[in-house]
Amino acid sequence: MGRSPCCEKAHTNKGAWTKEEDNRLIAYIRAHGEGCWRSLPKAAGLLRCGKSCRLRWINYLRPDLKRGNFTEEEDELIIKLHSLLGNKWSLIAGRMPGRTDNEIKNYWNTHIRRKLLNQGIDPATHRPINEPPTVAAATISFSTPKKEEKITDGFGTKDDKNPVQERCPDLNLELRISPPYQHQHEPLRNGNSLCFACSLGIESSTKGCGCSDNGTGSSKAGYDFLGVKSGVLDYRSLEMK
DNA sequence: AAGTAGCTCAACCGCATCCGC
DNA sequence: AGCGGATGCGGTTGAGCTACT
Repeated sequence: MGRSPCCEKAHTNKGAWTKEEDNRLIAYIRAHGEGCWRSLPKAAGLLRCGKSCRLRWINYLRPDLKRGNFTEEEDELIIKLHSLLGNKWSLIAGRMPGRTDNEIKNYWNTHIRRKLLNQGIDPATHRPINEPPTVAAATISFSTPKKEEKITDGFGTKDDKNPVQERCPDLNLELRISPPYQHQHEPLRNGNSLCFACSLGIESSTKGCGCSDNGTGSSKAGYDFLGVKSGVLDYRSLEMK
C-alpha cells in the first residue's frame, strides 16, 4: 500500500531557507504557536513541507536557542549523557537547555568522537579502546522490550547474533538495571520504587512504565542511579525541553 | 592563483512512535 | 484491537567554507 508522502513534493521548496521564509515562519508561530506542522506551511504562506518547517524552527529559529560554541562543561555533560543514553540525541538535548538534538548530534560526530578517540576511548562504548574485557557491566532498561523488538542503544543493534556482543562478550546488551543490592531487601522509605526512565525523567508518564511513581513526581522517590540524585550526575538542575 | 582535501552544519529522508477514530 | 495520519527521531547527505599544497 505505502504511506502517502508527508507533503506534495512537487510544490515545495527544498534546500536552504531564505530570510523571507524564516520571517514568515517566525511571524506565524509567534501569532499562532507551534503545532499542526502539516497545515502550517499553507497557513503561513510557505512552499515548504511541515517537517521542514518544524526542523527549521526547532533547530534554528527557536528564540531560546543558545547558539555559539559548546563549553567544556557541556562537552563533559554530553559525554556523560551519551554514555548513559547512547545515540538518544533528543533525550540528551532535553537535558541541555538551549541546545538541539541536531546540534548535539553534529557536535558529537565532528568534535567529541574525535576527542575521545584521541584520548584512546571508544566513543561507542566509552571504554579505553584496548581495555581487556571485564566481568561487570551496567545494564539499563528504559522499557520492557516487545517481542521481536530491536533496540539500538548506541552500541549497535541488539539481535540474537549481535556482532557487537560477539566482539565484546562482557557487554550485557539486555540493558536492564536493578536497584542497588540493599534495596532488594530494604524497601524505599516511602514504599515506592522507581524505574531508571522515570528517575531520569525519560518516561513522561507511568502509563507504559509500570513503576510505582503513580504520578507523584519522579523527584520524590527512587534510588540514586549513578548518583543522579546525590549530585554525582545532577540532572535535576537541568530543565526539560 | 588554482585545485582539492577536509571539516562543519543545515537540511533531507525514511522509519518509528504516538494518538485519535 | 486495528488502522491511518501526524509527528518525532536518528542517520545521512551535500553545499559552503577553510586550510593546505
